[in-house]
Amino acid sequence: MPKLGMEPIRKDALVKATITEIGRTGSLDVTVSQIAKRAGMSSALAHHYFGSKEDMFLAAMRHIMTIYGAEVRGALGVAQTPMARIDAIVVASFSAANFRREAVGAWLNFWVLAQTVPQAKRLVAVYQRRLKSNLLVGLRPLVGARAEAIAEGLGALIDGLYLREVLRPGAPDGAAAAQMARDYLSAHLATPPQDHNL
Amino acid sequence: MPKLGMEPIRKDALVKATITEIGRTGSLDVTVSQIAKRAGMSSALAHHYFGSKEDMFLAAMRHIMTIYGAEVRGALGVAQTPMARIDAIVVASFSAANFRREAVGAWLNFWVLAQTVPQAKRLVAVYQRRLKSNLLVGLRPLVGARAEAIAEGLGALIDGLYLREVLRPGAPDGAAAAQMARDYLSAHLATPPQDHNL
DNA sequence: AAGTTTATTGACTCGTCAATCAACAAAAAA
DNA sequence: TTTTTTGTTGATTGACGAGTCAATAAACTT
Repeated sequence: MPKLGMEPIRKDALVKATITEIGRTGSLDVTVSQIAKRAGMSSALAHHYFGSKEDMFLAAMRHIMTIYGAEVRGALGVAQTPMARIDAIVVASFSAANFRREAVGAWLNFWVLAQTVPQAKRLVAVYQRRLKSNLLVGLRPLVGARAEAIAEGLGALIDGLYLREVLRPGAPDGAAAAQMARDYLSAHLATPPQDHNL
Repeated sequence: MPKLGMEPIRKDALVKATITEIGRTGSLDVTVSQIAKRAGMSSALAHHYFGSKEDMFLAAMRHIMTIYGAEVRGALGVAQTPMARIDAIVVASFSAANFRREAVGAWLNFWVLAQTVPQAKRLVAVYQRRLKSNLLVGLRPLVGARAEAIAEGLGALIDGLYLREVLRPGAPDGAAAAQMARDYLSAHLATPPQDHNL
């Protein structure tokens, strides 16, 4: 039965199965056997292709971020104006895909993982930098030097809104979250630079 | 040795030990034995006072939120103006206490727990409602009807900023986060109500 | 004093799980 | 065709862990 060139196929299946299982259980408390079974192979084979469970988690994390990155890139591709670019990122961040059980489980659990696994923390940092950099491209033509601070804030707001929607009882409302992010932006666009006073 | 009236003392010790251990490991992957040992008793006694590990987690969650609530209440107590009230909440949210390993571990992991344990989700909802309601008291005198939306946004921003600081490589900067939240507010205060357009 | 409630633990049950290994099969290289 | 590389799994190891239970002891009740 051994067809050659199985490695990428098996790894891919394992990554997807890992994400599915994390979404199913809502935690990192998934066994290699569960993952392997869902991916249609023995747990021994999973260990053969990935050295350890942690490696599987990291690969899954990379995969989730790749998906998200692709979604953003796709949306940016059709955006013509700076404003449209920003909106594209916002909309992509609150797409239905990101509210699927698996995606939610992945993000929340990867944040937890980042606390203790340096590699995971680095991946989170990559995501944050990329988000900020994407926002900056759209913001700089609009607000110049203030872009830096606004990108930082908007990035945080996007994460915060995502978290709220995810934890809110009932179904998440991506559109409402997106609108909230837009409001943040318009408020900052309408405001001239000012001193910080209470 | 059995002195009576041990229950509250033991429970308290267990709750604190639970939080400590979650902070230490950065995950909910802590054993009852670890917790019990840190609290200075046998694991059997821990099971005696709390029915299960999940009960310990929920009690720990309540405790964390109680602490945070007290901190906010304390800060609100000395605030005289609406603006000061909002600022008090912001400052309290980014206090050094909230960036301690244990607090960070607690919050992140409780978000994960909320995905699967309804009781945990309810506790998170309580926190979100209370934060919003506290913000509303300060916001209404300032912006009237717009208070609702701004409170929602500011609440999300606070969570998002917290998350960013926590996941950022290097030490978190609570002051910077607080300033970012203030900027959000001043932008909204300076902006008149407007239509939603891109 | 006898009985009850509260405190406490060591030992145990029953289960799980990550990781390893020996062994087998098929394709490719020599 | 022998050898090596790649794919694959069942069985096993070695360890750990949640929750139960019986037993012991001090305090409080009647």
